[in-house]
Amino acid sequence: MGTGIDLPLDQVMVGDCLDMLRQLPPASVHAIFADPPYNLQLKGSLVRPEGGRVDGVDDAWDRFDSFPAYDAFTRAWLTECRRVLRKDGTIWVIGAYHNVFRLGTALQDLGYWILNDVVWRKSNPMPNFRGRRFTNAHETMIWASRGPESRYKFNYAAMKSLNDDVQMRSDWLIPLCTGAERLRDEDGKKVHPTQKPEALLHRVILSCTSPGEVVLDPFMGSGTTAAVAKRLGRRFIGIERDETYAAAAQARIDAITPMPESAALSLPAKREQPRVPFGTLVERGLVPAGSRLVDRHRRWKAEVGADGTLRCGKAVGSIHKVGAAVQEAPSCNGWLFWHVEHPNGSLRLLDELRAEIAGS
Amino acid sequence: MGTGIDLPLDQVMVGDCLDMLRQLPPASVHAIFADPPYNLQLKGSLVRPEGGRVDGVDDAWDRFDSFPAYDAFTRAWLTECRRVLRKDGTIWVIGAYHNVFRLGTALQDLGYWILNDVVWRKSNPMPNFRGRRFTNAHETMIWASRGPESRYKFNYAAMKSLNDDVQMRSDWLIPLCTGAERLRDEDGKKVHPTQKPEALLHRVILSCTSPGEVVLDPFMGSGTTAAVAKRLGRRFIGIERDETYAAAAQARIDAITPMPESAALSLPAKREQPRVPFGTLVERGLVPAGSRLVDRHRRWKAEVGADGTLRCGKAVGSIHKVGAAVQEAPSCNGWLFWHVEHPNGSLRLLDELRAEIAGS
DNA sequence: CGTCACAGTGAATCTAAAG
DNA sequence: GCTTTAGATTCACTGTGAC
Repeated sequence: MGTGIDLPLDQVMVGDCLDMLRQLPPASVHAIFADPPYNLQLKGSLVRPEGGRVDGVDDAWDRFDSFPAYDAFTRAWLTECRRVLRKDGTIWVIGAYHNVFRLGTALQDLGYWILNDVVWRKSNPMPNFRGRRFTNAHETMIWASRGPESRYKFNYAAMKSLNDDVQMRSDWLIPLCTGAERLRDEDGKKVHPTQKPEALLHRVILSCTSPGEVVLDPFMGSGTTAAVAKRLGRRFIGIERDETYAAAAQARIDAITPMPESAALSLPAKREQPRVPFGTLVERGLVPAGSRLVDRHRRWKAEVGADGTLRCGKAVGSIHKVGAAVQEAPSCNGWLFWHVEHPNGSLRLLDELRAEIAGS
Repeated sequence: MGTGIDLPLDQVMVGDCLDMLRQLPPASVHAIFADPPYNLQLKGSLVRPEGGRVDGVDDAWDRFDSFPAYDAFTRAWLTECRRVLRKDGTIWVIGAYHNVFRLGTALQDLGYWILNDVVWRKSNPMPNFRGRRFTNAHETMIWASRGPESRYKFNYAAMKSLNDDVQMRSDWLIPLCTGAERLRDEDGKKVHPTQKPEALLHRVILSCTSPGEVVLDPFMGSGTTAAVAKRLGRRFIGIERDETYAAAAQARIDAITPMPESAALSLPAKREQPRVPFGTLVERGLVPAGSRLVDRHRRWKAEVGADGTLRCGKAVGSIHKVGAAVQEAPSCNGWLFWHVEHPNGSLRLLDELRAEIAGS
């Protein structure tokens, strides 16, 4: 990694988010997950139909006097995060309708480039007791790169695998953090009011980091980000102001055993696999020089040159160039266009032949 | 109603949104649905894997010079809308991640009170062709009252009955506007690039208005809001700058017959089939990454990857692919082949685990 | 008339490595 | 930095035409 010299890796920094962020070197973390205070502005307490009181979020850290005050706070920590984020890093920010629009606006104004907004659909949300609104059944995460030209990382194949081999969508159905996963104190009271489910962080961290990379959480709370990062073989930096939360998180993290690296590595995408030039197939006699390639419908035939070029009428060049030329298309992936014709008449795609010799 | 004296009811006002809004009397409409330009900021063109080109939104009306320019425009029309909205009225605003955070921030800054953000989940979105992001499968609507103390209308019972007698949630699954509903010209070209589905407006209008009340759409486009309002026995006011759009909308509206009020409450609720990808079991810790699966006879063991892939010797891939590979069979249903082994030695079929979490 | 194969399409901020 | 080239990449649904 090369930049990790001064990084307090795999630690919880106890202190103010801004103070701690300022101690980190620039361009040093691969990903950030931030679950900032929600600015909920609840008035009075909410009472359930049967009389019980709803244990809502009314902690002091969650109250701001005004939108400008909240915006100033938001811009301050997002500015520091952008400094700390590597050029190719990405940030995730989660919020609900009370604050997420301020977060998104601030991200854009500070130069971040939004890649997706991702909806966490809660399978078991709290109902709306008064029947005055729709059940508030989701929260929104914003995924952004450092800027519009960033070459950010996205583990497309891993996300596709997670979703039964179809593209992962921007709406994720995941249950709330309940049961054994929810941290509770001796009295059975929940340690943190907004503990996020590990399944959510599993998908987030898997989507945009590789094993060994560094994930920063500037509002660590109960430590879900750090716990999942450790389990997935990533490094983490957690920042938490509240000492009770920090201690609970530390104990939780200590109990985690990382999974074997073979499990943490996701299936490499095709574009990350070693390349086999077409000329190699010619050299090895799989596609002999002088033989002919055809497209799927046998509309075009092309002759293979000893140097790995194709010829089809006037078109001469790589399998891609000639494929594009005969179709009069702007571009073409020759591997998926040209076929070898067997004497028995069956066709084999070049891409299949390539797969056979990859790794040999 | 009492305020309708000067209202141009059930008409399309052709002209600039701000000019037309200023002609309307204050506190005169019960609900507003606004689908403003998204400021998509598309650069070059996008080519599909098979070679086709995406017909993107490149209309002049969607181009703004900067975020401040877009914000100024947004604040101007939202200010006029607030003046025109009755005290007990509500507004819906729809957008995507490009603009919706600006919209929400402006709403809050102008004194509106957000009641819900509602996610329109598209059942058939366009995929992400380059595999560089999550499929952009939703848009966001913000529902807000005129201010924090508003006595707004919410037809809770109607929403509940629309949803099989459980509270309507904040995430709605509705298909894109395609097929016969999509307005097309003589050449078969779509009349408007972003026509909204009637099912979406059906739910919106039904949720917050009564028959006879007035719905305003300041960016009417192809007229979906007006068409649904008329069908549901509501009055409408449409504003549209583009004469072609306005004419198409007028023709569409003229062809509508209002439905009897009793019928307004029946909407085929699309049941969701609970499809659970194997990766979900991994994320949720039911089948931990790094653990092993075995077949019924314990002849093969496979390691579970964090991305939901299996590894068994050289075979890597989905539970189905690896199941087929080890058996040297053409195909295999991994759900019925692989088992989790308990510490006590008993086996549980994956399909049983899946059944447990289906729908949660 | 049914079935199947194939083409078309939808608010899209859509590449990465080598030279 | 730049330009050039290789080559990776799609889901759900609708409509049409062949058989």
